Amino acid sequence: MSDIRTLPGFREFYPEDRAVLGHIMNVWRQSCRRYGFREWESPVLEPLELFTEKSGEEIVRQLFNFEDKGGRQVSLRPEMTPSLARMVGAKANGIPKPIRWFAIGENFRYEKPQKGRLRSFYQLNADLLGEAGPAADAEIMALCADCLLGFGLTQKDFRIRISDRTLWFRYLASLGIPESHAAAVLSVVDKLERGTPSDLLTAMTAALTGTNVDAAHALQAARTFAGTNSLEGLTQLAAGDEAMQNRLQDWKHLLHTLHALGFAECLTIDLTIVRGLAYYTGFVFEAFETGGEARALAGGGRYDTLVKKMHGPDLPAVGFGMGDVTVRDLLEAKQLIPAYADGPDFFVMILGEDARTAALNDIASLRHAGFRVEYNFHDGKFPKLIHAAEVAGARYALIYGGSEVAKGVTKVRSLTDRSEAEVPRTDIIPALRAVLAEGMRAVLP
RNA sequence: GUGGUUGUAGCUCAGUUGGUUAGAGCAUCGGUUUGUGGUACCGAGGGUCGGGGGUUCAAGUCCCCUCAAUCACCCCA
Repeated sequence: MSDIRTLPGFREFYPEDRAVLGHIMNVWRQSCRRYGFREWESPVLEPLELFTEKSGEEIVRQLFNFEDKGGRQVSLRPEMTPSLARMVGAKANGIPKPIRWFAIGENFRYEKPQKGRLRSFYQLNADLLGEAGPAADAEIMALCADCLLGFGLTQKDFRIRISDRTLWFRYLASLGIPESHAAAVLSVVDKLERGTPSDLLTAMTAALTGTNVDAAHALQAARTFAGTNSLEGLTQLAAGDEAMQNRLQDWKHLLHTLHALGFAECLTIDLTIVRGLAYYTGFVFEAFETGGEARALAGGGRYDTLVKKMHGPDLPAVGFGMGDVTVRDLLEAKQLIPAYADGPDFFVMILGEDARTAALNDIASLRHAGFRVEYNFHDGKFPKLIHAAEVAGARYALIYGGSEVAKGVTKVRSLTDRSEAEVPRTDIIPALRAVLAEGMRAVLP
Protein backbone atom coordinates (compact mmCIF):
# COMPACT_ATOMS: atom_id res chain seq x y z
CA MET A 1 0.00 0.00 0.00
CA SER A 2 1.29 3.39 -0.89
CA ASP A 3 1.69 5.82 1.98
CA ILE A 4 0.59 8.62 -0.33
CA ARG A 5 -3.06 9.07 0.46
CA THR A 6 -5.82 11.04 -1.15
CA LEU A 7 -6.04 14.67 -0.13
CA PRO A 8 -8.45 15.40 2.73
CA GLY A 9 -11.99 15.83 1.55
CA PHE A 10 -11.36 14.02 -1.74
CA ARG A 11 -12.82 10.65 -2.58
CA GLU A 12 -11.76 7.69 -4.63
CA PHE A 13 -14.54 5.83 -6.38
CA TYR A 14 -14.04 2.11 -6.69
CA PRO A 15 -16.33 0.57 -9.32
CA GLU A 16 -19.15 -0.06 -6.85
CA ASP A 17 -18.93 3.55 -5.65
CA ARG A 18 -18.63 4.93 -9.14
CA ALA A 19 -21.78 3.03 -10.06
CA VAL A 20 -23.64 4.84 -7.29
CA LEU A 21 -22.34 8.19 -8.50
CA GLY A 22 -23.34 7.22 -12.01
CA HIS A 23 -26.81 6.36 -10.83
CA ILE A 24 -27.19 9.73 -9.14
CA MET A 25 -25.99 11.53 -12.24
CA ASN A 26 -28.28 9.49 -14.47
CA VAL A 27 -31.34 10.37 -12.41
CA TRP A 28 -30.41 14.04 -12.46
CA ARG A 29 -29.78 13.99 -16.19
CA GLN A 30 -33.02 12.15 -16.96
CA SER A 31 -35.06 14.51 -14.83
CA CYS A 32 -33.54 17.59 -16.45
CA ARG A 33 -34.09 16.23 -19.93
CA ARG A 34 -37.75 15.62 -19.14
CA TYR A 35 -38.02 19.33 -18.47
CA GLY A 36 -36.38 20.18 -21.75
CA PHE A 37 -33.10 21.25 -20.18
CA ARG A 38 -29.88 20.99 -22.18
CA GLU A 39 -26.55 20.00 -20.72
CA TRP A 40 -23.52 22.24 -20.76
CA GLU A 41 -20.01 22.16 -19.29
CA SER A 42 -17.27 24.65 -18.53
CA PRO A 43 -13.61 24.53 -17.45
CA VAL A 44 -12.80 23.15 -14.02
CA LEU A 45 -9.97 25.68 -13.71
CA GLU A 46 -10.86 29.33 -14.12
CA PRO A 47 -9.28 32.75 -13.60
CA LEU A 48 -9.49 33.65 -9.93
CA GLU A 49 -11.26 36.92 -10.75
CA LEU A 50 -14.25 35.03 -12.11
CA PHE A 51 -15.08 34.07 -8.54
CA THR A 52 -13.86 37.09 -6.63
CA GLU A 53 -15.83 39.36 -8.92
CA LYS A 54 -19.06 37.72 -7.92
CA SER A 55 -18.40 36.99 -4.27
CA GLY A 56 -15.66 39.34 -3.17
CA GLU A 57 -12.12 38.79 -1.92
CA GLU A 58 -13.26 36.97 1.23
CA ILE A 59 -14.14 34.01 -0.92
CA VAL A 60 -10.48 33.30 -1.62
CA ARG A 61 -9.91 31.52 1.68
CA GLN A 62 -12.49 28.94 0.58
CA LEU A 63 -10.97 28.44 -2.86
CA PHE A 64 -8.45 26.02 -4.28
CA ASN A 65 -6.48 28.81 -5.89
CA PHE A 66 -2.86 29.14 -6.99
CA GLU A 67 -0.61 30.77 -9.52
CA ASP A 68 -0.07 28.78 -12.69
CA LYS A 69 3.21 28.54 -14.58
CA GLY A 70 2.25 31.51 -16.70
CA GLY A 71 1.86 33.68 -13.62
CA ARG A 72 -1.93 33.67 -13.81
CA GLN A 73 -4.01 33.66 -10.66
CA VAL A 74 -6.33 30.68 -11.11
CA SER A 75 -8.75 28.62 -9.06
CA LEU A 76 -10.60 25.35 -9.27
CA ARG A 77 -14.26 26.20 -9.58
CA PRO A 78 -16.22 26.27 -6.31
CA GLU A 79 -19.46 26.53 -8.24
CA MET A 80 -20.56 26.78 -11.83
CA THR A 81 -22.88 29.77 -11.79
CA PRO A 82 -20.23 32.39 -12.67
CA SER A 83 -19.15 30.30 -15.65
CA LEU A 84 -22.77 29.96 -16.65
CA ALA A 85 -23.29 33.70 -16.41
CA ARG A 86 -20.25 34.26 -18.60
CA MET A 87 -21.32 31.73 -21.21
CA VAL A 88 -24.90 32.89 -21.34
CA GLY A 89 -23.79 36.50 -21.33
CA ALA A 90 -21.53 35.99 -24.33
CA LYS A 91 -24.27 34.55 -26.52
CA ALA A 92 -27.47 35.66 -24.84
CA ASN A 93 -28.69 37.57 -27.85
CA GLY A 94 -28.54 34.47 -30.03
CA ILE A 95 -30.07 31.93 -27.69
CA PRO A 96 -33.84 31.42 -27.74
CA LYS A 97 -35.50 32.30 -24.44
CA PRO A 98 -36.25 31.00 -22.02
CA ILE A 99 -32.92 29.26 -21.70
CA ARG A 100 -33.15 25.88 -19.94
CA TRP A 101 -29.68 24.62 -19.13
CA PHE A 102 -28.20 22.16 -16.68
CA ALA A 103 -24.71 20.98 -15.80
CA ILE A 104 -23.31 18.19 -13.67
CA GLY A 105 -19.76 18.87 -12.60
CA GLU A 106 -17.09 18.45 -9.99
CA ASN A 107 -16.64 21.47 -7.76
CA PHE A 108 -13.98 22.26 -5.17
CA ARG A 109 -14.04 24.19 -1.94
CA TYR A 110 -11.16 24.58 0.45
CA GLU A 111 -12.87 24.09 3.77
CA LYS A 112 -12.70 21.66 6.63
CA PRO A 113 -14.33 18.41 5.56
CA GLN A 114 -17.38 17.34 7.52
CA LYS A 115 -20.24 14.97 7.07
CA GLY A 116 -22.01 15.95 3.90
CA ARG A 117 -19.40 18.57 3.05
CA LEU A 118 -16.23 17.58 1.28
CA ARG A 119 -13.61 19.50 -0.61
CA SER A 120 -14.57 17.89 -3.88
CA PHE A 121 -18.14 17.10 -4.76
CA TYR A 122 -20.33 16.69 -7.77
CA GLN A 123 -23.21 19.02 -8.17
CA LEU A 124 -26.19 19.37 -10.44
CA ASN A 125 -26.95 22.92 -11.50
CA ALA A 126 -30.15 23.70 -13.34
CA ASP A 127 -30.94 27.21 -14.42
CA LEU A 128 -33.75 28.88 -16.28
CA LEU A 129 -32.83 32.26 -17.76
CA GLY A 130 -34.79 34.90 -19.58
CA GLU A 131 -38.09 34.63 -17.72
CA ALA A 132 -38.76 36.95 -14.82
CA GLY A 133 -42.19 35.73 -13.81
CA PRO A 134 -43.03 33.18 -11.12
CA ALA A 135 -43.78 30.50 -13.72
CA ALA A 136 -40.02 30.09 -14.08
CA ASP A 137 -39.55 29.84 -10.31
CA ALA A 138 -42.24 27.18 -10.21
CA GLU A 139 -40.61 25.27 -13.04
CA ILE A 140 -37.24 25.24 -11.27
CA MET A 141 -38.74 24.14 -7.96
CA ALA A 142 -40.68 21.42 -9.73
CA LEU A 143 -37.51 20.19 -11.40
CA CYS A 144 -35.72 20.23 -8.07
CA ALA A 145 -38.46 18.07 -6.58
CA ASP A 146 -38.43 15.69 -9.53
CA CYS A 147 -34.67 15.31 -9.25
CA LEU A 148 -35.32 13.87 -5.79
CA LEU A 149 -38.43 11.89 -6.71
CA GLY A 150 -36.46 10.26 -9.50
CA PHE A 151 -34.49 8.33 -6.91
CA GLY A 152 -37.61 6.68 -5.60
CA LEU A 153 -38.08 9.17 -2.79
CA THR A 154 -41.62 10.31 -2.08
CA GLN A 155 -42.96 13.74 -1.32
CA LYS A 156 -43.08 12.63 2.30
CA ASP A 157 -39.30 12.18 2.37
CA PHE A 158 -38.38 15.81 1.82
CA ARG A 159 -39.71 19.33 1.97
CA ILE A 160 -39.07 22.23 -0.31
CA ARG A 161 -39.13 25.25 1.89
CA ILE A 162 -39.94 28.38 -0.02
CA SER A 163 -39.05 31.86 1.03
CA ASP A 164 -38.82 35.18 -0.73
CA ARG A 165 -36.24 37.89 -0.43
CA THR A 166 -38.44 40.29 -2.35
CA LEU A 167 -41.24 39.87 0.16
CA TRP A 168 -38.74 40.27 2.98
CA PHE A 169 -37.41 43.50 1.52
CA ARG A 170 -40.92 44.90 1.11
CA TYR A 171 -41.85 43.85 4.61
CA LEU A 172 -38.73 45.44 6.06
CA ALA A 173 -39.52 48.58 4.09
CA SER A 174 -42.98 48.61 5.65
CA LEU A 175 -41.24 48.65 9.03
CA GLY A 176 -39.26 51.68 7.96
CA ILE A 177 -36.02 49.78 7.36
CA PRO A 178 -34.29 51.19 4.28
CA GLU A 179 -33.07 48.91 1.53
CA SER A 180 -29.48 49.76 2.36
CA HIS A 181 -29.86 48.00 5.73
CA ALA A 182 -32.03 45.12 4.58
CA ALA A 183 -29.20 42.68 3.84
CA ALA A 184 -27.72 43.17 7.31
CA VAL A 185 -31.11 42.61 8.91
CA LEU A 186 -31.65 39.45 6.88
CA SER A 187 -28.39 38.01 8.14
CA VAL A 188 -29.82 38.44 11.64
CA VAL A 189 -33.00 36.72 10.49
CA ASP A 190 -30.85 33.82 9.32
CA LYS A 191 -29.74 33.33 12.94
CA LEU A 192 -33.18 33.59 14.54
CA GLU A 193 -33.40 29.89 15.33
CA ARG A 194 -29.90 29.56 16.72
CA GLY A 195 -29.02 32.78 18.48
CA THR A 196 -29.80 33.72 22.09
CA PRO A 197 -32.27 36.59 22.55
CA SER A 198 -29.60 38.97 23.80
CA ASP A 199 -27.18 38.12 20.98
CA LEU A 200 -29.95 38.62 18.46
CA LEU A 201 -30.86 41.98 19.91
CA THR A 202 -27.23 43.06 19.83
CA ALA A 203 -26.91 41.93 16.21
CA MET A 204 -30.16 43.63 15.23
CA THR A 205 -29.09 46.85 16.91
CA ALA A 206 -25.84 46.75 14.96
CA ALA A 207 -27.69 46.02 11.73
CA LEU A 208 -29.96 49.02 12.27
CA THR A 209 -27.31 51.60 13.14
CA GLY A 210 -27.94 54.66 11.07
CA THR A 211 -31.68 54.19 11.09
CA ASN A 212 -34.21 55.28 13.66
CA VAL A 213 -35.91 51.88 13.79
CA ASP A 214 -36.22 50.29 17.22
CA ALA A 215 -34.20 47.04 17.25
CA ALA A 216 -36.45 45.21 19.71
CA HIS A 217 -39.53 46.05 17.71
CA ALA A 218 -37.85 45.05 14.43
CA LEU A 219 -36.69 41.78 15.99
CA GLN A 220 -40.17 40.95 17.18
CA ALA A 221 -41.70 41.86 13.83
CA ALA A 222 -39.12 39.77 11.98
CA ARG A 223 -39.83 36.84 14.25
CA THR A 224 -43.54 37.08 13.57
CA PHE A 225 -43.00 37.40 9.84
CA ALA A 226 -40.55 34.50 9.72
CA GLY A 227 -43.01 32.35 11.63
CA THR A 228 -45.78 32.90 9.14
CA ASN A 229 -46.22 29.77 7.06
CA SER A 230 -49.43 30.29 5.13
CA LEU A 231 -50.55 32.51 2.33
CA GLU A 232 -53.48 33.61 4.49
CA GLY A 233 -51.15 34.68 7.26
CA LEU A 234 -49.00 36.62 4.84
CA THR A 235 -52.07 38.28 3.38
CA GLN A 236 -53.02 39.51 6.83
CA LEU A 237 -49.54 40.91 7.42
CA ALA A 238 -49.68 42.61 4.04
CA ALA A 239 -52.97 44.37 4.72
CA GLY A 240 -52.61 47.99 3.83
CA ASP A 241 -49.27 47.55 2.08
CA GLU A 242 -49.71 47.61 -1.66
CA ALA A 243 -46.18 46.52 -2.49
CA MET A 244 -46.51 43.37 -0.39
CA GLN A 245 -49.96 42.64 -1.78
CA ASN A 246 -48.61 42.84 -5.31
CA ARG A 247 -45.86 40.43 -4.43
CA LEU A 248 -48.34 38.02 -2.94
CA GLN A 249 -49.97 37.76 -6.37
CA ASP A 250 -46.68 36.21 -7.52
CA TRP A 251 -46.87 33.83 -4.59
CA LYS A 252 -50.35 32.75 -5.62
CA HIS A 253 -49.18 32.15 -9.16
CA LEU A 254 -46.17 30.17 -7.93
CA LEU A 255 -48.12 27.98 -5.55
CA HIS A 256 -50.97 27.42 -7.96
CA THR A 257 -48.55 26.28 -10.66
CA LEU A 258 -46.75 23.91 -8.31
CA HIS A 259 -50.02 22.48 -7.03
CA ALA A 260 -51.24 21.92 -10.58
CA LEU A 261 -47.97 20.19 -11.41
CA GLY A 262 -48.60 17.83 -8.50
CA PHE A 263 -46.11 19.01 -5.91
CA ALA A 264 -48.44 20.17 -3.19
CA GLU A 265 -47.34 17.66 -0.62
CA CYS A 266 -43.64 18.51 -0.46
CA LEU A 267 -44.00 22.29 -0.35
CA THR A 268 -43.93 24.52 2.69
CA ILE A 269 -43.74 28.24 3.11
CA ASP A 270 -40.81 28.95 5.38
CA LEU A 271 -39.64 32.53 5.56
CA THR A 272 -36.80 31.66 7.91
CA ILE A 273 -34.89 30.60 4.79
CA VAL A 274 -32.99 33.61 3.54
CA ARG A 275 -29.81 31.86 2.36
CA GLY A 276 -26.52 33.58 2.79
CA LEU A 277 -26.26 34.09 -0.92
CA ALA A 278 -26.25 37.80 -1.28
CA TYR A 279 -27.05 37.69 -4.97
CA TYR A 280 -30.48 36.12 -4.64
CA THR A 281 -33.17 38.62 -5.48
CA GLY A 282 -36.57 36.93 -5.22
CA PHE A 283 -37.90 33.54 -4.34
CA VAL A 284 -35.37 31.32 -2.61
CA PHE A 285 -35.83 27.72 -1.59
CA GLU A 286 -34.08 24.80 0.00
CA ALA A 287 -34.88 21.11 -0.10
CA PHE A 288 -34.52 19.31 3.21
CA GLU A 289 -34.83 15.72 4.26
CA THR A 290 -37.80 15.34 6.60
CA GLY A 291 -36.25 12.59 8.72
CA GLY A 292 -34.17 13.04 11.83
CA GLU A 293 -31.05 13.99 9.95
CA ALA A 294 -32.72 17.01 8.32
CA ARG A 295 -30.02 17.11 5.68
CA ALA A 296 -30.06 20.02 3.27
CA LEU A 297 -30.34 18.40 -0.14
CA ALA A 298 -30.55 21.30 -2.53
CA GLY A 299 -30.90 25.04 -2.62
CA GLY A 300 -31.61 27.73 -5.09
CA GLY A 301 -33.46 30.84 -5.99
CA ARG A 302 -33.78 33.76 -8.29
CA TYR A 303 -30.76 35.87 -9.19
CA ASP A 304 -31.95 38.51 -11.61
CA THR A 305 -28.93 40.81 -11.37
CA LEU A 306 -26.05 38.36 -11.48
CA VAL A 307 -25.67 37.93 -15.24
CA LYS A 308 -25.52 41.67 -15.72
CA LYS A 309 -23.05 41.98 -12.86
CA MET A 310 -20.87 39.46 -14.69
CA HIS A 311 -20.83 41.88 -17.63
CA GLY A 312 -23.63 40.11 -19.44
CA PRO A 313 -26.98 41.43 -20.57
CA ASP A 314 -29.80 42.20 -18.20
CA LEU A 315 -31.15 38.67 -17.97
CA PRO A 316 -33.42 37.40 -15.22
CA ALA A 317 -32.52 33.94 -13.95
CA VAL A 318 -33.53 31.30 -11.46
CA GLY A 319 -31.72 28.09 -10.61
CA PHE A 320 -30.74 25.54 -8.03
CA GLY A 321 -27.88 23.27 -7.09
CA MET A 322 -27.95 19.76 -5.67
CA GLY A 323 -24.87 17.95 -4.42
CA ASP A 324 -24.04 14.26 -4.65
CA VAL A 325 -22.80 13.87 -1.08
CA THR A 326 -25.94 14.48 0.94
CA VAL A 327 -28.12 12.86 -1.71
CA ARG A 328 -26.01 9.73 -1.47
CA ASP A 329 -26.17 9.72 2.33
CA LEU A 330 -29.93 9.97 2.14
CA LEU A 331 -30.31 7.26 -0.49
CA GLU A 332 -28.14 4.93 1.56
CA ALA A 333 -30.23 5.60 4.65
CA LYS A 334 -33.42 4.94 2.68
CA GLN A 335 -31.92 1.90 0.92
CA LEU A 336 -32.69 3.39 -2.45
CA ILE A 337 -29.41 2.56 -4.13
CA PRO A 338 -29.84 -0.13 -6.77
CA ALA A 339 -27.88 -3.32 -6.36
CA TYR A 340 -24.51 -3.24 -8.02
CA ALA A 341 -24.50 -5.40 -11.10
CA ASP A 342 -21.90 -4.63 -13.70
CA GLY A 343 -20.95 -8.01 -15.08
CA PRO A 344 -20.79 -8.97 -18.73
CA ASP A 345 -23.68 -10.47 -20.64
CA PHE A 346 -21.65 -13.55 -21.52
CA PHE A 347 -18.59 -15.26 -20.16
CA VAL A 348 -17.01 -17.39 -22.84
CA MET A 349 -15.48 -20.54 -21.38
CA ILE A 350 -12.72 -21.75 -23.64
CA LEU A 351 -12.04 -25.39 -22.84
CA GLY A 352 -8.84 -26.46 -24.47
CA GLU A 353 -6.57 -24.40 -26.66
CA ASP A 354 -7.94 -26.08 -29.80
CA ALA A 355 -11.20 -24.20 -29.30
CA ARG A 356 -9.61 -20.83 -28.67
CA THR A 357 -9.49 -19.55 -32.24
CA ALA A 358 -13.14 -20.31 -32.95
CA ALA A 359 -14.11 -18.77 -29.64
CA LEU A 360 -12.13 -15.60 -30.29
CA ASN A 361 -13.81 -15.23 -33.68
CA ASP A 362 -17.23 -15.36 -32.07
CA ILE A 363 -16.17 -13.12 -29.19
CA ALA A 364 -15.19 -10.42 -31.66
CA SER A 365 -18.51 -10.75 -33.51
CA LEU A 366 -20.48 -10.55 -30.29
CA ARG A 367 -18.59 -7.52 -29.07
CA HIS A 368 -19.08 -5.73 -32.35
CA ALA A 369 -22.79 -6.55 -32.10
CA GLY A 370 -22.84 -4.69 -28.77
CA PHE A 371 -22.75 -7.54 -26.26
CA ARG A 372 -20.55 -7.39 -23.22
CA VAL A 373 -18.23 -10.37 -23.33
CA GLU A 374 -15.37 -11.72 -21.22
CA TYR A 375 -13.41 -14.92 -21.61
CA ASN A 376 -10.66 -16.90 -19.90
CA PHE A 377 -7.10 -15.94 -20.85
CA HIS A 378 -5.61 -19.20 -19.63
CA ASP A 379 -6.82 -22.71 -20.22
CA GLY A 380 -8.66 -24.08 -17.24
CA LYS A 381 -10.82 -26.92 -16.07
CA PHE A 382 -14.55 -26.74 -16.27
CA PRO A 383 -15.36 -26.08 -12.61
CA LYS A 384 -12.78 -23.38 -12.41
CA LEU A 385 -14.06 -21.61 -15.51
CA ILE A 386 -17.67 -21.73 -14.49
CA HIS A 387 -16.67 -20.28 -11.20
CA ALA A 388 -14.77 -17.56 -13.03
CA ALA A 389 -17.91 -16.80 -15.03
CA GLU A 390 -19.87 -16.46 -11.85
CA VAL A 391 -17.34 -14.24 -10.15
CA ALA A 392 -17.27 -12.03 -13.22
CA GLY A 393 -20.97 -11.47 -12.71
CA ALA A 394 -21.99 -12.84 -16.08
CA ARG A 395 -25.59 -13.76 -16.74
CA TYR A 396 -24.75 -16.58 -19.13
CA ALA A 397 -21.75 -18.71 -20.00
CA LEU A 398 -20.92 -19.72 -23.55
CA ILE A 399 -19.08 -23.01 -23.66
CA TYR A 400 -16.47 -23.57 -26.35
CA GLY A 401 -14.96 -27.03 -26.07
CA GLY A 402 -13.68 -29.54 -28.59
CA SER A 403 -17.06 -31.20 -29.06
CA GLU A 404 -18.97 -27.93 -29.53
CA VAL A 405 -16.53 -26.55 -32.06
CA ALA A 406 -16.61 -29.85 -33.96
CA LYS A 407 -20.41 -29.64 -34.17
CA GLY A 408 -20.37 -25.99 -35.19
CA VAL A 409 -22.29 -24.91 -32.09
CA THR A 410 -21.74 -23.17 -28.78
CA LYS A 411 -23.49 -24.14 -25.60
CA VAL A 412 -25.35 -21.39 -23.74
CA ARG A 413 -25.64 -22.00 -20.05
CA SER A 414 -27.71 -19.97 -17.66
CA LEU A 415 -25.70 -19.23 -14.57
CA THR A 416 -28.85 -18.82 -12.54
CA ASP A 417 -30.85 -21.96 -13.33
CA ARG A 418 -28.08 -24.05 -14.92
CA SER A 419 -30.11 -24.85 -18.00
CA GLU A 420 -28.19 -25.35 -21.24
CA ALA A 421 -28.95 -25.17 -24.94
CA GLU A 422 -26.89 -25.51 -28.08
CA VAL A 423 -26.86 -22.66 -30.57
CA PRO A 424 -25.42 -22.92 -34.09
CA ARG A 425 -22.44 -20.60 -34.37
CA THR A 426 -23.80 -19.24 -37.66
CA ASP A 427 -26.90 -18.07 -35.81
CA ILE A 428 -25.18 -16.85 -32.69
CA ILE A 429 -25.96 -13.12 -32.68
CA PRO A 430 -29.76 -13.23 -33.14
CA ALA A 431 -30.00 -16.27 -30.87
CA LEU A 432 -28.11 -14.59 -28.04
CA ARG A 433 -30.00 -11.36 -28.52
CA ALA A 434 -33.17 -13.38 -27.95
CA VAL A 435 -31.66 -15.00 -24.87
CA LEU A 436 -30.90 -11.63 -23.31
CA ALA A 437 -34.39 -10.40 -24.10
CA GLU A 438 -36.47 -13.45 -23.22
CA GLY A 439 -34.23 -15.75 -21.22
CA MET A 440 -33.29 -19.32 -21.92
CA ARG A 441 -36.71 -20.24 -23.26
CA ALA A 442 -35.69 -18.47 -26.46
CA VAL A 443 -33.25 -21.26 -27.24
CA LEU A 444 -34.42 -24.24 -25.21
CA PRO A 445 -36.19 -26.85 -27.31
C1' G B 1 -10.51 28.41 12.30
C1' U B 2 -12.07 26.18 17.80
C1' G B 3 -13.07 21.88 20.86
C1' G B 4 -14.48 16.21 21.85
C1' U B 5 -13.84 11.07 20.07
C1' U B 6 -11.27 7.51 17.12
C1' G B 7 -6.82 5.34 14.33
C1' U B 8 -3.77 -2.60 14.46
C1' A B 9 -3.98 -6.65 7.16
C1' G B 10 -8.38 -4.74 1.56
C1' C B 11 -12.88 -5.21 5.44
C1' U B 12 -14.67 -6.35 10.69
C1' C B 13 -11.88 -6.77 14.92
C1' A B 14 -8.62 -9.41 19.08
C1' G B 15 -4.04 -8.23 21.38
C1' U B 16 -3.91 -9.18 29.65
C1' U B 17 -1.02 -4.31 35.10
C1' G B 18 4.22 -2.47 29.10
C1' G B 19 7.33 -8.53 28.16
C1' U B 20 9.72 -13.49 22.78
C1' U B 21 9.14 -13.19 15.84
C1' A B 22 1.61 -8.78 16.25
C1' G B 23 -3.13 -12.71 15.52
C1' A B 24 -8.35 -14.41 13.85
C1' G B 25 -12.57 -14.35 10.58
C1' C B 26 -14.02 -12.61 5.89
C1' A B 27 -11.87 -11.19 1.23
C1' U B 28 -7.80 -12.04 -2.53
C1' C B 29 -4.42 -15.53 -5.11
C1' G B 30 -2.74 -20.73 -5.80
C1' G B 31 -3.63 -25.98 -5.13
C1' U B 32 -6.75 -30.55 -3.96
C1' U B 33 -5.77 -37.21 -10.58
C1' U B 34 -8.12 -32.48 -17.37
C1' G B 35 -16.22 -31.26 -19.25
C1' U B 36 -20.62 -29.16 -15.13
C1' G B 37 -20.98 -24.59 -9.95
C1' G B 38 -20.39 -20.44 -4.68
C1' U B 39 -19.42 -25.91 -0.23
C1' A B 40 -15.08 -28.66 2.14
C1' C B 41 -9.73 -29.30 2.83
C1' C B 42 -4.46 -27.54 2.12
C1' G B 43 -1.35 -23.42 1.20
C1' A B 44 0.36 -18.36 0.01
C1' G B 45 0.63 -13.19 -0.21
C1' G B 46 -0.67 -9.02 2.49
C1' G B 47 1.22 -4.78 8.61
C1' U B 48 7.55 0.20 9.41
C1' C B 49 0.27 -1.31 14.78
C1' G B 50 -1.61 6.44 10.85
C1' G B 51 3.39 9.35 11.15
C1' G B 52 7.36 11.53 14.29
C1' G B 53 9.58 12.17 18.99
C1' G B 54 9.95 10.83 24.25
C1' U B 55 9.91 7.58 28.91
C1' U B 56 11.78 2.46 29.76
C1' C B 57 16.18 -3.07 29.98
C1' A B 58 11.65 -3.53 26.89
C1' A B 59 6.12 0.39 23.70
C1' G B 60 0.62 -1.86 19.42
C1' U B 61 0.06 -0.71 24.93
C1' C B 62 2.36 5.11 28.76
C1' C B 63 3.46 10.72 27.52
C1' C B 64 3.97 14.84 23.81
C1' C B 65 3.53 16.59 18.85
C1' U B 66 1.54 15.79 14.09
C1' C B 67 -1.69 13.73 10.15
C1' A B 68 -6.38 11.77 8.97
C1' A B 69 -11.43 10.36 9.89
C1' U B 70 -15.67 11.64 12.60
C1' C B 71 -19.02 14.66 15.83
C1' A B 72 -20.36 19.58 17.74
C1' C B 73 -19.44 24.99 16.80
C1' C B 74 -17.87 29.08 12.93
C1' C B 75 -18.90 29.26 7.85
C1' C B 76 -21.64 27.45 3.91
C1' A B 77 -21.79 30.34 -3.30
